[in-house]
Amino acid sequence: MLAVVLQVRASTLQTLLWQRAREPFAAAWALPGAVLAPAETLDESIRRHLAAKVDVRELAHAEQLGTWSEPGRNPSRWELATASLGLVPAGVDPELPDDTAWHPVDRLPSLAFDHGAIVLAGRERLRAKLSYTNVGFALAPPTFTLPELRDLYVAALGHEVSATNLKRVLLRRDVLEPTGRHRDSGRAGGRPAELYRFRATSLEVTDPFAALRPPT
Amino acid sequence: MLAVVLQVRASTLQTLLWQRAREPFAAAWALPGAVLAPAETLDESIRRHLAAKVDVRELAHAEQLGTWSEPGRNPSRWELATASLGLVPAGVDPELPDDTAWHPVDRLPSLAFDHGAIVLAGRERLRAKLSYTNVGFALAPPTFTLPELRDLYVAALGHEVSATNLKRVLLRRDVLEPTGRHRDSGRAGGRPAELYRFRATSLEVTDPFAALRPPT
DNA sequence: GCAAAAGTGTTGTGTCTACACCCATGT
DNA sequence: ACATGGGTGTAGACACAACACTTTTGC
Repeated sequence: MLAVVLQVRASTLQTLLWQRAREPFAAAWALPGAVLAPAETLDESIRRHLAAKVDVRELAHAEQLGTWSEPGRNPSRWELATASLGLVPAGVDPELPDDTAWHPVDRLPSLAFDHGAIVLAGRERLRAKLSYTNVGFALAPPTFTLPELRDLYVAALGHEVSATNLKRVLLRRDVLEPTGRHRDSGRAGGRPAELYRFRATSLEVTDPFAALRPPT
Repeated sequence: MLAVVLQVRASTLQTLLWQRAREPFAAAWALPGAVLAPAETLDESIRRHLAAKVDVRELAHAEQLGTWSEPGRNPSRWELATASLGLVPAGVDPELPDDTAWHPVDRLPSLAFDHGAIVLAGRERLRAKLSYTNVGFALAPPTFTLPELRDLYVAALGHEVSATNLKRVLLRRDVLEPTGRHRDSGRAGGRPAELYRFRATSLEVTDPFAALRPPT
């Protein structure tokens, strides 16, 4: 049981890593993980483990990522790992134990085991779902302006996103709704931005695949 | 380790099931499965198991489906199962042991454990991938006419598909290529159909998600 | 007034569906 | 000839991206 926990921090997509104390891979960074307790669901396990040891209670969304089974993945013994992807909204800053820290996903150190590949799989899953679901809710704070949301998408997707078009896509799909309130403009002036929120706080597919859909 | 093996047979999407001899769920139908051998990959395991016991050597595609971890899924003892999805091209008709048979996915008997839900997850995965990848290659024989391919898509997707539009979608994406040969028209006459084949025989994403893509 | 920041209007392009029409064969 | 099955042409509906333009604020 491994957890890829992602959050946008300082305009960068980061993941939670833990520095190993023992061999194999002593002192290397690794994903947080646990052995599954008896009679426990994978989803329960990730939430229990993260809440207890890492004090991240704020997982806005979690889903299963996959199971890694390469025989050589652990040099000590044959071991499978099922990884979950967890998302923490921007702005939350949980207190972490000394051996645990956030690391930018696009400048990872060399990780223990096959954890590097697992983190990248998590990022790819997030990127794909940003474009056809409402997962954005799990990266964003409760309310936000469109430029703020745009910055979160830029950090997660790794390329420019136009606030204009992002707004239109998410409104057309009924993913966002305006709160009616505004954020005051800063020292530099500028028009006050409207505040939005996500309509739903659980995963919904908002853009079912376009091709070969059932006839009307 | 469980395997959801799907094939279009008699214009119907069917899955391979095995009738249990022992408790729990004696005499109930269940997915073929095996305990993972040491130092074995999940993908190797499904292929080894199916080749040895069920004589299905013709898996054109296999991928991981997910891991089921509900504590109550097996009444006897706590047990996880990782399921794979395997696809067999139409036309292949492997010889099966007496306790094994194909069953239409939309008229399944009541299955052992949570296997019913797992089969449906496999079907959903197939349906989704038919619309944005070239997975069709794993359902179709080496060459085929467009009406034949259309019938395979209809069976897998569960709704009408127009051969006209199917052709255009798959040609635009460079998934199909004409062989230059034709199939003779039947007794009833009619224009001879062109024979096509898939360009690739491994999974490719041919229609990356349309929204929020990187600027040119 | 002017710069800065946010938001709107408009146009163009690509992809898909629907449907009318045309083509090649057997009887 | 004509029924039958297969293939093509064309037009409409959307969704998205790009970019020019307008609005609202601070100084």
